[in-house]
Amino acid sequence: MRYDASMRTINVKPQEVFQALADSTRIRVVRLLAETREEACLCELVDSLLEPQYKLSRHVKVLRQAGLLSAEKEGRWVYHRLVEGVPYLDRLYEALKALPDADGRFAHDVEQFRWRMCLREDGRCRVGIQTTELVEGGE
Amino acid sequence: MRYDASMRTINVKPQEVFQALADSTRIRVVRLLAETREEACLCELVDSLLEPQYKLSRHVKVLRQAGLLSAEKEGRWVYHRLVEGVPYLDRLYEALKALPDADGRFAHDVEQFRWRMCLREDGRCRVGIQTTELVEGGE
DNA sequence: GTCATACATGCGTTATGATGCAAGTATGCG
DNA sequence: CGCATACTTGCATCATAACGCATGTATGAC
Repeated sequence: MRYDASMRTINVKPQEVFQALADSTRIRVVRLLAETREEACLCELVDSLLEPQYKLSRHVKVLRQAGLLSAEKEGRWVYHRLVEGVPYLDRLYEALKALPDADGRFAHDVEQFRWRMCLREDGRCRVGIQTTELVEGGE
Repeated sequence: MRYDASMRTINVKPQEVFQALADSTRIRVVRLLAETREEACLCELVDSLLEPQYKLSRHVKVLRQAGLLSAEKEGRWVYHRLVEGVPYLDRLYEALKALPDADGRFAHDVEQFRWRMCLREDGRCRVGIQTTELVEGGE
């Protein structure tokens, strides 16, 4: 089963793409996937960004509808990855990777993600959310 | 007198940049300036995009506060140009130039702008808004 | 000074979107 | 079947922002 948004890319209006990135949480998701060139299931994103699961679920949906992400269901897990090969999207990812990281928050996200990836077996996630308390600093 | 936003660029949050582009009118402005590599005063933008003056004035202000535009006052005219030299901004402009133009609206904006530039004298705008009726199609 | 003009903005209305909570769906295990 | 789990979503609340109208500010011509 595949929720593929790449087919929609041609129908997405430009402002919808930028609107999808007009949120710090969604930027963190796309930036993480652009930097690591990985796919990630929702619980991995939760443990990486330390944000509530329902929140990330909705943000990922917005990114999918904007044509930025595609999602593939695999058992109970849903893997999300960047839609690649679309010229203006690929350039957007380059812009994201060139963003400054003044507070080191993005570096922390990547670090959390790398750690979380160690829990995979045969390259697949076999566990759920590991973080119980979501310690959050303000925006 | 110079309203320069390039100094602010380092303090602008990433989501503020994308939020600034999360509007079709503002995308048209930045895209026009990115494509033509020109500077433009407000009345030239009005005649190019065929949008109300107060509307473009506010949108340009948003773009300035987001660090995308700088503005220089020259008599009664205010010239706006892209802030260049910032890595992630330059990549954003590349993404904008790679955007599809399904309805040809952007091509029309550029055409209007080229025509409007012919009214300049010595490279400077010497007239005001030329368009009396703002015929607009829906979004 | 008066007047025209290029641009900016305060205000009220309306629309959109982010969030938390709680409930719902779907898959796998025994 | 029941149960746990990975993920989704309906609803209410709250904040933000786009818009049109009208007015205000600043500069230049006379």
